[in-house]
Amino acid sequence: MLNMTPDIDTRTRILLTAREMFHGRSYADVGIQEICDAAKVQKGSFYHFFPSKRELAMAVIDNMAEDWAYGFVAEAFDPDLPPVVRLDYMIDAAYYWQVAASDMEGRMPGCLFGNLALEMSTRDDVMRAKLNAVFNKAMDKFRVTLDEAVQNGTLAAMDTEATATAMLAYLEGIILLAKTRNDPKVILHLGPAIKTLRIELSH
Amino acid sequence: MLNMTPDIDTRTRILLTAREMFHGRSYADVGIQEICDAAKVQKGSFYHFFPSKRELAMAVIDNMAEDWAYGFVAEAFDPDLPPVVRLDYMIDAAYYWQVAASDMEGRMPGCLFGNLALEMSTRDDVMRAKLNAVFNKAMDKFRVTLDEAVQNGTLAAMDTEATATAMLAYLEGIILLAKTRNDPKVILHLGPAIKTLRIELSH
DNA sequence: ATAATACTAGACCGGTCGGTCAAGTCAAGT
DNA sequence: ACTTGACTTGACCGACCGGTCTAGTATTAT
Repeated sequence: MLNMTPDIDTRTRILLTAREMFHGRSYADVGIQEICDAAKVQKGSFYHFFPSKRELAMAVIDNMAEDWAYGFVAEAFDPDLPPVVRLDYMIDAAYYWQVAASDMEGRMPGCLFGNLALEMSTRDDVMRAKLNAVFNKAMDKFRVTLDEAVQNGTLAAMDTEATATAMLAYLEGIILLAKTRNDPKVILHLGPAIKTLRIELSH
Repeated sequence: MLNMTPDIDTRTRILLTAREMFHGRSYADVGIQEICDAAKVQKGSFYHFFPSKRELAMAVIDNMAEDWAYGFVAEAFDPDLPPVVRLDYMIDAAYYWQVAASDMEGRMPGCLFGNLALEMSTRDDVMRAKLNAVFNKAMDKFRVTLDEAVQNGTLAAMDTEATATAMLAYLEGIILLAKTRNDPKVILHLGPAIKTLRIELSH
């Protein structure tokens, strides 16, 4: 469906094609030739825009992180929504995203960041740090939400930073398990329990 | 340290070497030649014992699952311990395991099953199912523990199966995040919150 | 002693990997 | 008209991939 719109510029076409393929498979499993074929681009053009496969992956992470932050994450964490409702929205968004991706590829791709984090963390420290930064930004969305909930009395005081991190870990864990079962419904089933997570303030 | 003990039989040496390398890096990133070199074994010997790299990975999963079930998982889920204490033991065990592995390799390897699940699930359905079975066994340890805690009144009635699955997902999520931060302490920091997870019985 | 079997040795295979490069095409700037 | 520089083309590179194969060496059974 990407090569159906050849009017978008070459660099973007490479980027989005690679993103889709890295997401659906893995970094190591997808070759540059394969990306070029799918994006209807020649090898030389590829290396005109990206110095290496690694740099392409970095760009893919940035690109996806942006789409993520301004896409469904921004919607789920809508400041106009009551804080705890945002958590439910986040779970729902994750679910529908995976369902959509499953319908296209036939298999659950999981979370691109989680996938890459596990694949690359022990091999590339810079990429690991980059993925960690993405996670930290996501964690912050949770933290702000929790802070608000504590402020307005919906939730009792707690260590919001730690709890936010725990919630992110739980979300990633759910997606990991759902991918292993190849069943997005796991997200719907386990997701709501994210609200039960709590880490008290240490003193 | 494996090639220091060349008296163990060749097959086992290949298996354990591969396990260590798959765990510390990834399936795709580790080549057979590399495994043979590390295990001080020739290619021909390798293919005498294992028909393919894929079958080796399958054997590695079985081997690790066994060590896991009869190793620290069995200790953590000691039936003589009070149910909720077992959860704390499990977190501790995961932490110390990762610390030990980090000290050896310099980087957190994470959970072999989680790593492989994310890397292989979209590529090999049989391996995915195998990893899923390992997760299901682990989940069952949690479930039994929760059932006991409910039975003796320590915990209020709940959907123990769903909650057990949620706990496993949380554990995997924590390890994923810790690996991304390359900091095992994340496990200690977030781990105890596993006890706050709850999924009510639906009716 | 001999035959059969289990295992080891390592050269070799086609294919693919990430990456390079020389030779272009083409549109804009002067 | 001509130059410049962005972009494209596709052949090509050495390295390495998983896997095969033949020749050999131990070990064991007879």
